[in-house]
Amino acid sequence: MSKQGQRVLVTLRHLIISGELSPGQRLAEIPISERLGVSRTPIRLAFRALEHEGLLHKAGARGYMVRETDPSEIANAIEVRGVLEGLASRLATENGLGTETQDTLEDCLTRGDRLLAKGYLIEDDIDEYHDLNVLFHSTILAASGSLAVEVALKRNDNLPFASVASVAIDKENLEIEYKRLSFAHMQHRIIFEAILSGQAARAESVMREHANAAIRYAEMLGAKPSSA
Amino acid sequence: MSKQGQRVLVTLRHLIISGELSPGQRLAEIPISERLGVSRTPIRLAFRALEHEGLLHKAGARGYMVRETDPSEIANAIEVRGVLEGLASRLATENGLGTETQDTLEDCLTRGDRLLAKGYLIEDDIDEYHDLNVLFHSTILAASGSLAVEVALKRNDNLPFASVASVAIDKENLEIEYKRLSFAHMQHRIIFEAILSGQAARAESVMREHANAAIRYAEMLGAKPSSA
DNA sequence: TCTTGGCCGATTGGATCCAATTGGACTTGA
DNA sequence: TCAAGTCCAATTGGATCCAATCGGCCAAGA
Repeated sequence: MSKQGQRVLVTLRHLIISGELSPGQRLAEIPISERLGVSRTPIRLAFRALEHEGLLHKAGARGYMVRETDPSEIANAIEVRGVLEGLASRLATENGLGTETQDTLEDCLTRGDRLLAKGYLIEDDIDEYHDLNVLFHSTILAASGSLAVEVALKRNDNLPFASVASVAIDKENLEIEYKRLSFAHMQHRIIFEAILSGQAARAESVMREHANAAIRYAEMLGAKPSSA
Repeated sequence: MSKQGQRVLVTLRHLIISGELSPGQRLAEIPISERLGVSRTPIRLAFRALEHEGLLHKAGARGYMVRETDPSEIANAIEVRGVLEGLASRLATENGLGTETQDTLEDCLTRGDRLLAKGYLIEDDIDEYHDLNVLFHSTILAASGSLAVEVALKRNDNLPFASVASVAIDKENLEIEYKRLSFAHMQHRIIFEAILSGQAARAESVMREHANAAIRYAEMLGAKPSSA
């Protein structure tokens, strides 16, 4: 895809996720194209793409609406992510890890150890953890070698709390975040060990539970979730 | 989406799945638009959509390629179906069934009983079973109340393998089909009973295993799989 | 003969134009 | 005053036009 088309897509995605385009709001092609200073063509393509991502849906016969995220649907999406990533972990276990994959995962674990070793978190640590978290999960997905899992998971990537990218739950309360990430990191360790030692069922079930790391654990630990 | 755009998308999907456009083949917009008798615009949209569905992927900087499908992806797609429908069964159990849903499922079971009671199958029975099978599964999916599961399953169905449609594997050998459908039907019974009596884990695991009914059981029973 | 550079054709992305469809508003009649 | 039918404006889908870019081919020089 071209640079401009990519820019339009990224911008719209941001406008939706940030809430600047409010849920339920109807989007017409012409106003948006004027707002972004392009013609209708890249907007039409972006709307279709965002529909596939689940951020927009058709508003009757004419136009698109920004998806309103029902909290119960977020819970469902988290369940879906759990079973799919669990399956990916099992498949990865059955396939075995290549040495490169293994190195990448070990590196993620080491970086996590370093972050948590000091006994507390600073704000930058959240971003660092976010990066290694995304890398850890995408590496396992790749190791599963399953296009089917990948395609099924892709739709969750932009949903608040249901995507791997939803790490930061409550940046205000770094103490709670420390507890939560420590636990999530321990799950990463277990998953890695299970995959390495061929314990497919264990890898699957821990990864499935791990999908709750983002929001439920935060609530259990007393954080007040804010979606950004 | 419009009628024509829809037609183009369906046609291309069919051309890819049927293998008429061979895996690895590069697709340019102009030849395809001429072949289907439309302009480039709907083709461009369809290419993007098919990329999201996993049927096409970008061929370098220019154009798209038909995805080449590893046979192991069929097994993966079945696994994905298993975990997703299993999840749907668990959610349905947790939500409980409405009386109407319960009636529909019972009706499916009764129809299946009738088909199998005579101890053998005739060719029309296959279609009848196919219909009730689709109804049974879609009813449970609806009862799960999870849009996320529904969307993920729909994507799985569009992959070039393993949709529910491939239930009828070997119409030639009705004896093997009788065994296969008898077993699958028994699984339906168990799933229904588990959901009714609130045994969520049981419903989930039996449904997950049941995903193998389409292909593996047929192979185990000695049918020769026909790829259609 | 092999490599490198430039040119030309092919193909895609973006803009604009045209047609078709829909939704709403206005009018008219009961 | 309300309902129904018709007409108009707005918006979307499809086609075509233009520009930018990529790749391949050919020639020239080392």
